[in-house]
Amino acid sequence: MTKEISKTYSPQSIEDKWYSYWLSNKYFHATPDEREPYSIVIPPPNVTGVLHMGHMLNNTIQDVLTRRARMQGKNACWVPGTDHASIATEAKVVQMLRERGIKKSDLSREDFLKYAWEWKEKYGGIILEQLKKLGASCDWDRTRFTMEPSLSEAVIDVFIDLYNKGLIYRELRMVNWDPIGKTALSDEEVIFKDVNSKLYYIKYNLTENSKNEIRNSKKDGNSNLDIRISDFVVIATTRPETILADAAICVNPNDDRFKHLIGKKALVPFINREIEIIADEYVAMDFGTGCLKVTPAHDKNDYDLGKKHGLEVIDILTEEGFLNEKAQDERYIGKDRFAVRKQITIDLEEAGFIEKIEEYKNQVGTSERTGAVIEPRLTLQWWVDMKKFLAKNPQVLDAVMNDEIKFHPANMKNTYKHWIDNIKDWCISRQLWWGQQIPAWFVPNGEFVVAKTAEQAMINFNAKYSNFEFSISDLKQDEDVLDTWFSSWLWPISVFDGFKEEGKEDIKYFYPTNDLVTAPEIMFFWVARMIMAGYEWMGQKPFSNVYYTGIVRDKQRRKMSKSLGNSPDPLDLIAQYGADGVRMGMLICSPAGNDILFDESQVEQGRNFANKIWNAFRLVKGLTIKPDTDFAADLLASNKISQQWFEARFNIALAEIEEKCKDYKLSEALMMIYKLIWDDYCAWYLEMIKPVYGEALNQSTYDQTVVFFEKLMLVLHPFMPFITEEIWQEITERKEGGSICVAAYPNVETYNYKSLQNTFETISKIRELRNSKGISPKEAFEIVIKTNQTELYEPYQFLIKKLANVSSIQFNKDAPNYVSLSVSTDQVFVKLNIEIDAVAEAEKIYKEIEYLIGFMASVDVKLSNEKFVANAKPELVEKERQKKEDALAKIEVLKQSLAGL
RNA sequence: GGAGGCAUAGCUCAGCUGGUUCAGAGCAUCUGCCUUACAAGCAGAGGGUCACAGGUUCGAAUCCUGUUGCCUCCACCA
Repeated sequence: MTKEISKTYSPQSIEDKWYSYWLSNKYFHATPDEREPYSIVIPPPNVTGVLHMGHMLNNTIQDVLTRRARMQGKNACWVPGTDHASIATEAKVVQMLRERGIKKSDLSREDFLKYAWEWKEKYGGIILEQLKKLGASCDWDRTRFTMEPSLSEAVIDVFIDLYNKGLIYRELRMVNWDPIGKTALSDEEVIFKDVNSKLYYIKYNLTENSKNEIRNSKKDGNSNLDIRISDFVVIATTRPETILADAAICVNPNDDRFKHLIGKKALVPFINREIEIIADEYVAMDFGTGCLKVTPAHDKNDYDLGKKHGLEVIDILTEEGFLNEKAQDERYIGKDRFAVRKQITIDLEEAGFIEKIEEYKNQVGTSERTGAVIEPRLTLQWWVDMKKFLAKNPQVLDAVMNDEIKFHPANMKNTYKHWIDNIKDWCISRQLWWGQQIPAWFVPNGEFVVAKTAEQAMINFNAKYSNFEFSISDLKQDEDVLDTWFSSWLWPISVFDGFKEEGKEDIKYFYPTNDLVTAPEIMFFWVARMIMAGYEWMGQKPFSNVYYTGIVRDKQRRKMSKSLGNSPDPLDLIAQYGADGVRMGMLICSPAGNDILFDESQVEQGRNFANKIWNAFRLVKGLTIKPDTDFAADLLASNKISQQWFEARFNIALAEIEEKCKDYKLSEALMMIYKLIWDDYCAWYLEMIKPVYGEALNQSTYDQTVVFFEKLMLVLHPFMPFITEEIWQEITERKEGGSICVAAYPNVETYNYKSLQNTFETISKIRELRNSKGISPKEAFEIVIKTNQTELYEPYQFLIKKLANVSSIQFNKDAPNYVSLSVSTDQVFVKLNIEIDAVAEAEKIYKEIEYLIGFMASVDVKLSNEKFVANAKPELVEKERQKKEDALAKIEVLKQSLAGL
């Protein structure tokens, strides 16, 4: 009867088999029906991306949630897909072309896009294929792509809609410019990094006129302070190359040191442009020299200052961050800004313009995607008016604050609120080609309309201008594309075709989705904006729960990244430990919102767990079964007791597991399942019912054991889908097909719990004794139990005998020369065949009595404290009294055994 | 500069509205075992002034205040 089953679990052979089985049976495919819907939309990974550990964590969590919902009878739908990731993908395509010797600038838009699509077709599916390896139960028939025609159409429609509602405008403003990507970025796409830089103190000579004026006023006694007359002013800057774009110098009007300079003129070094010294309270008197150089073209604050004071904007940089001819100085024109910074420093120093250079720590904005240092740049861009948008949709904030949309962990609400309260307009245009082209149409005189097609644009133009003179061939569509997030924010709607006129069944049924699992760093990019889009176009929230995962870090708390080389390849891990092992390794220590410190030993633990389950399966499968009628009544009764115990344990644990899952505490739930299977089922239950070697097990116990096993597999399945499917199929001997992934999840049932606490403790204590005395497990003991609660032991004697190798148990008898063990409030005496040291035994008992006396004293302190008795809950006081009684009883038993020695 | 969070065993974390399921779990460590399911295992053991200092209370890991250290987000004075 014993089947040949491999001694260790080998996931490799099993995982592919079951995954294709699931797919071919369409278990993950969902269409609307009468069941309660459950839906998740995947945070679409970049189309050219490769699976990393962050994805693993994220998608494992989504899969657990989805599989649980599916088993709980809901119509579960997890929609997968990818994001066109305009800047990231375009950068990769440009890079690929460069390697092939092709420059983007040599290509037409059409040709470039052809290459980009080719690239997408080639690499676009990789990450989704990798997710399958992980076991992700996505509805692959619903796979979407943010740039597929229908989703792009939705994006364009939404743009037009917003424009018509007056929520989108076009304006010349200072934006974050990425000189590598050669595009504008939104504020969210800029990452500030600490850098060690330098603060350069540069002298600007005053003009001769100004010098004279100052001298004269000094002579006339008009100067109100005794200041040294200098022929120059000193400014402090971290960017000396931008002096060539200076439009003014600014001081604080309250700064007595510089009052005499206001209105005077200084000369920009080298190019000798005359700039005025102006006054504004914006300037901090205690920073640098108190004199600020104003460069409106290359600094946001300077731009605002320049606007206020009517200063000229002198843009000396190209879109790639090179100096242009406006820089005037031949030495620097055509060179990179950083190269110029170095060179001009040397030149200034040589020419005597540098007063000093200090080490300085500051933060520099970089592009999230290309890593380029951001350049503030004045350009014409498209914007979404966020203040107006939010005024129209107050639920965007309210729904989160009143938990209609629940954040896990909840403290993320604060961050969300702060961002919403301080929201700035969203720059949505990008100077890229890969993406949805902005549906604005221009005519040669610069006028434009927003329209879906050129034909529609003509109609709009004619409506707008009575004497519109251009023809359709004169129209030129805006060159720019939209920010990727301008399509992602529609994701929960667009994947269900919510913007289409036809086919509303899906969106009606699956929207709003239930859970969103994502990283906290894209709360603003994505989560917040999806909420906005949800209310604007669906009039409803997009999801009910947002689970923020942590960042996956290594043991040294460093973020896992390719560049650091500290991130294992997820697929290698899966190949080595199995997908189930990796999933467990990821989840076992990843509380919501906290970073997870990933270590391969956790994956090893996962693999070991799978192996443990596998071997429990081998045991159960290998049992010889005989009908109940072949067994003695007392053995059947004993097995019944074991079953009852486990049944109770299972239901208690299941209730707790469900509690944890409800709170999204998945790692805690998994830990409970782990202990339930390993400790309760394997270490205790299976040992309890396991027949002695060579004997058979009775049928009814076997059946129940299989039922338990099946239930355990059901509960574990969302976490470890592959091994549970394999075992479920085998153990339940399913011949007709079916799958655990659509099997019904167990409910908590009523149970009859009888505590085996004392029995288990007795067993452990005897084992410990054996261990400490170095006695073989094969040597059986005779024991005597002294207790006034024999009912706690008597029915379970068979367990003590079996699991602690005890040959006989007697109650409340004299036990001379036995070793005494303390079990709860009772004493267990064990007869050893070796000489026992009576003195040492007595000492042990003395110590125990001593401890109990001390313990009682502490209880007495409480009980004699009037305030305690008066204020504490009555049951608590009762508990304390009970403690005292127990201790007293125990002391009595100990005294007796002392006398017996 | 603003906001939030964290500090409990060697490591990672549980400990809800203050009171024996209050000092816990898993891993790691140590000891003894290849005991016919499993050495990817079995049976045990050790290990913590609950960051520090005050306060509230009959009673504090838990509540309050302060200190120190760390993390995250936001803002960005050149």
